[in-house]
Amino acid sequence: MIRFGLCCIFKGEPIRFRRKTAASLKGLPRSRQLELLAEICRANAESLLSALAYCHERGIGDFRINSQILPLATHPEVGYQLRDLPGGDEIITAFKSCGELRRRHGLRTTFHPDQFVLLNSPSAEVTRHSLAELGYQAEVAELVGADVINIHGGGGYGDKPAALKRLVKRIKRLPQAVYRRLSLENDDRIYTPGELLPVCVETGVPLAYDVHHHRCLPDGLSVEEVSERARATWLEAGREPCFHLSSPRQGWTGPNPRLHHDYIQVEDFPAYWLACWLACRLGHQERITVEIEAKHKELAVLRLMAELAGRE
DNA sequence: AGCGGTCAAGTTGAT
DNA sequence: ATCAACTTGACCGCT
Repeated sequence: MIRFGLCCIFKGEPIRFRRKTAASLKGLPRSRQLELLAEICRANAESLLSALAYCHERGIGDFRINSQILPLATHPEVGYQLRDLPGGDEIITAFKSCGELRRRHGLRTTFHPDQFVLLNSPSAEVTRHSLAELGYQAEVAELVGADVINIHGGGGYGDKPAALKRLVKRIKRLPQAVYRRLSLENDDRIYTPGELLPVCVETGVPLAYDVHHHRCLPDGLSVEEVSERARATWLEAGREPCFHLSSPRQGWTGPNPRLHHDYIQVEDFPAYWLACWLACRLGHQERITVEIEAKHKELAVLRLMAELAGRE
């Protein structure tokens, strides 16, 4: 069975996540900063509960949680811990309630730290920040029961083999709370599935296979082969596979196929995934998550689900 | 009240 | 040398 995933936000539904800018907090006394941040965290916990309830109602089995759910948590000047916020205990309880709803409905939740989180940077400073950010996301993941923290391979730094060695070394030293949730995703500019799979095998961290990125940055491996090898990395770790799908905004022959379309063109959905999972050829037990990266968000997920259901 | 420029962070490659 | 792209709007200071 395929579990479809919605990424971070909504297009049509009035469910919104709030944010805060560091600049707007800088001049304020610490206590006022914490008050404002607490209000946003509280509101975001509420929105997350609504998001999960919506997903459950509509048969969307997976929700990717925005990294900014606790805005500025690891910011060097205005950063904070949940328990330091006024009403912090209530906020923690609210996130735990999200976790209960998630578990009750069998939903999956994931995190995707953004581009600043780099485990292979030659800079100690960048690495330190990245580890702090991963630690923070693992804490929230713990509260809501999220089982994936997915990052890219990182930069190439002019020497990809050396960069991948650093990646392996740093992965092996990660705290358990991060490590057991981590996955690596092939990107559309630097690291292909073929380059990341050996890292995955060596570290036990699975490959979050993004087929759109693979089509933008091919490596000679077929979609079928990468799907199988990526699937194996997840099963080896005792985890449910998580793949990504999007369609190019202006088509595959347009000026920049990397840009995401509003919706998924159903022909971009790999036939192999359909054959294996939608048709349950591998058995009814096995599930795989396909997170849909499309600008129209839940509308795109629902449309794709309807179109694929019509094809069975 | 509404507008539009800006938002913590890194890296790359197109222009 | 600058800038958009990355998951993508939301926020905030100005009028």
